[in-house]
Amino acid sequence: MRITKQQKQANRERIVAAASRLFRERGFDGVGVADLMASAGLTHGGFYNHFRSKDALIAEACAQGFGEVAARYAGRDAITAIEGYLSRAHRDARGQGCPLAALSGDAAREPDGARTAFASGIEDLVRLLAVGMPSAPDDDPGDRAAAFAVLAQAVGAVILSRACPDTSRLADEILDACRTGCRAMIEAGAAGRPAVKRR
Amino acid sequence: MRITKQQKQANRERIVAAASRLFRERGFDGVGVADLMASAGLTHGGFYNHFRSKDALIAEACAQGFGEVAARYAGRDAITAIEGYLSRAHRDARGQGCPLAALSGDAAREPDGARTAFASGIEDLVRLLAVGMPSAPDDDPGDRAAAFAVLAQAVGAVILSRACPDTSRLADEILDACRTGCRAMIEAGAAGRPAVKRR
DNA sequence: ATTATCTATAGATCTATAGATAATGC
DNA sequence: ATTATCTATAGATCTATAGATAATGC
Repeated sequence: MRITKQQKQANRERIVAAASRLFRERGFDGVGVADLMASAGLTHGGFYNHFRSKDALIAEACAQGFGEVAARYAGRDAITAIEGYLSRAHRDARGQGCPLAALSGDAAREPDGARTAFASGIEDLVRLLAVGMPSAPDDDPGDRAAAFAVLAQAVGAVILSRACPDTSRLADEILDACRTGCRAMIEAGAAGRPAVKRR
Repeated sequence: MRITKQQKQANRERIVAAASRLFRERGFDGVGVADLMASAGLTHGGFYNHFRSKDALIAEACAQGFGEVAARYAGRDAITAIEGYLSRAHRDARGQGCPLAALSGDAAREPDGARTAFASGIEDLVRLLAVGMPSAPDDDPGDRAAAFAVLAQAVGAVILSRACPDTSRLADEILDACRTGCRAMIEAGAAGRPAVKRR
């Protein structure tokens, strides 16, 4: 039952999309090749016509997840971006959320393919965040360092909030405290430089 | 080959100690019951004389890991604590390091036993950090919120740094930027309150 | 007699491959 | 003829349990 080249390409994309979501929801080890293929409407044997191995798909699914998230936050100023990132909605939608918050812990135990994708994702998001920072007129080079600090706090907050029991007060308290903390850092700059409005 | 009660207790402790280290190194799914028992010098069938299930051990091993780490940081002021937390040594010693950085991502997918242990661990560490903050003389209630912000940034920084390829420049850059960022937050307070020396 | 350990195994997974099938693309 | 899919399966896992063994604790 051979299909058209177009159909094959569409199948491949469905596999990556399913992987991107399921990995974020259940972790790399929590989803089998058979699960993925079933979720894409295929049987598991066909997987290896599209990918050399599960590891190869992992790298690709991560890259795609970072692309989605970068597109979502592109053009937002840092305050607005952080508002969304530290929302309960983001915390509770693992499958659509940032791969940094959903999979960084897993990625640390993966081979280099996935970790290279993560390094690119971190670079992309930190650049977006730095661009959205309220700099002094002559683009502050400290913005990149400040962006790392804000990104780490935001990622850490979502991860810690998700690690708490589902309805716990603590889970929300973490998000709220870090929303305030990130906002203060964005306004003041990580180095304690006084807040200056952009442009 | 029955053994003394003392010996049984010692065996149980060796299992928890092995689990606490191996889980942090490889994740909950990356270590089998047989691995754990072999690492404690026992055969895997004996496991169920000590624990009702692997999940029960997971909760106990996490609690023990948090105990270790809390003991390590107890009494340090916030700046010194963060200095150690964001060191390359901590990043590169997953098995002995903070469970929040090593296992929070995994914990989010575990049943409530593990997540309750994580909530307690977060509470303990945030309290330690708040006590170590340079408050105004009449203990600032904002310290708890600031401590969440600092903890989230520190945890996020170690997690992101570990997700990068092993020798990457980016991995070190994240630690360095967040060391500066955390220091600034500790000195200024998360709400932007001016720095005041303790006592 | 009780019980902590061991050996052995049941019953589910899991990744990856082999061979058959059938429609596209030459 | 090529190739994307399917079915089936090999070979490793994995958690948990059953039954045998042997030393403690009564």
